Amino acid sequence: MIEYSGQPHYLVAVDCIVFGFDGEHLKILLVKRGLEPEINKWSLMGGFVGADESPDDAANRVLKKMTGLEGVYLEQMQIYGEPKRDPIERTLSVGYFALIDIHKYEAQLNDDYEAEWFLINERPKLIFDHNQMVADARKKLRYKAALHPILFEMLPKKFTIPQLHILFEEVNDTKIDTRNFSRKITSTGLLIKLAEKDRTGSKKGAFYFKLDKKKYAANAQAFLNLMPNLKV
Amino acid sequence: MIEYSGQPHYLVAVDCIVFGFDGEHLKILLVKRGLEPEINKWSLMGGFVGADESPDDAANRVLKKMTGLEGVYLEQMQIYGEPKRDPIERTLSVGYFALIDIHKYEAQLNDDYEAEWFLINERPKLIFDHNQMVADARKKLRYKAALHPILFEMLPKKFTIPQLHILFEEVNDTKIDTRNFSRKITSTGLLIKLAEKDRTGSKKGAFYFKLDKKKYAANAQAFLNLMPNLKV
DNA sequence: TTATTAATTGTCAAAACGACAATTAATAAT
DNA sequence: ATTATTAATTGTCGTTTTGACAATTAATAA
Repeated sequence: MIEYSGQPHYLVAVDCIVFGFDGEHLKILLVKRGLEPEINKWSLMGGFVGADESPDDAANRVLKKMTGLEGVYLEQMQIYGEPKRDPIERTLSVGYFALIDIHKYEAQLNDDYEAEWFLINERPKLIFDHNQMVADARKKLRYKAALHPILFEMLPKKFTIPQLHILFEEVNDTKIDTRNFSRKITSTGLLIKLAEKDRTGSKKGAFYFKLDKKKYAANAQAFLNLMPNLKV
Repeated sequence: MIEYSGQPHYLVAVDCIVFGFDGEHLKILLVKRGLEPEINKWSLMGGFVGADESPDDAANRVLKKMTGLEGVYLEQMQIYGEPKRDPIERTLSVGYFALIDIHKYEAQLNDDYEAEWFLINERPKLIFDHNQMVADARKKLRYKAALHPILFEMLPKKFTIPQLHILFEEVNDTKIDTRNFSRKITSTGLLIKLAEKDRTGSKKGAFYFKLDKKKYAANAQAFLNLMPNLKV
């Protein structure tokens, strides 16, 4: 029997930065850690990679268990593997960021942990290197969203341009001209205008749009230049 | 003593896709694997992550050992973690892609393995999921190079626009108009024109350029739109 | 009926893009 | 010495994209 003799073995975990949007601000979903060390401290949603699953599988499993959602947008970010990052035992963690429709989230599915949404800028200190993970995830979200139409993943099926506009501003932490934004976003050809209007936000009301799934699938990997002044 | 009881432990490795450019074509550096299983089959440069190093450290160590180079451009790609990807024992591998100046590479530093450059399109079949890794790396290289000035990393300190031009065409597998290319690349402001000319390629000779290190450092993370027809 | 408010459509000058032509600086051939 | 040749470089120009800003529209509230 061949084997890799003498090499050290490690625990491998996944940690998910779960982003949501409440209509005004970007939020992340945190949990109170259920095991020692650092029990009851706020942390990212995570778990160990089981023997019969890939890290991607593990991340999906964790998300399903903690949010009740399946098939959410999930993207591998990077691996965190400093030898001392976990004080108990060497554990490498694969960081993922997830985008979910905050309204689909089912609160408190499980008694094993407490989960709570925090404004991205008002989150508590997290355990280990999770603070760094959140910072990295935010950066990557911004980067990705500037080029690819992924922010839709945080909105309901039907959404308005103004909603999308606020979300873009929130993610990029900048002001975007309303008029140019709506022209640019509609010119992607990814949106289908619906007859119905959302009247909660204004007197005139804003038309609902939905994604053109077909075009979305085809263009998900395409470059779109969705942010103004992207170039140097 | 706290511990994470009952969780499985795995081997963690790194694998590097090393890209080089010989002036005409994109190449990758492969090695004949030195251990069972699949001994003497071609594979990527890799190694296990040691107890006192991060995956990034490990990748740099492997590269140093096998190419003699330090401080090369190295970027984490993704983790490969299918349970059965290594037939002997579960091993997760962090994939990296590296860009090196092929002329700096010192051949056969070590007798423990054989290393050889292959044209990217004429490479042999590789072990395990290494073929997939190469495909992913190529895609990522193309993606990254379209937006960030990283291809310089594969050229000597002094290089000409035509050299850079061929490299861009090679990476993107497309023809780019010579005239528009040279205007676009110089307009980035990242290049410093030297007095000297390279006369090997033509009668007129092409001016050498070097990188403006300062501007390069400042703009490395900036978007540059270096490829024509990038948008949909 | 009018004021108000937010959504939407319009305008326009400047910049970027990309297809293509002309010029230039050298060497090789006559 | 002159000319042909070759590849590098600089130019041209109509089209498209960008982004700053104004005007209009569709509703509700006063």
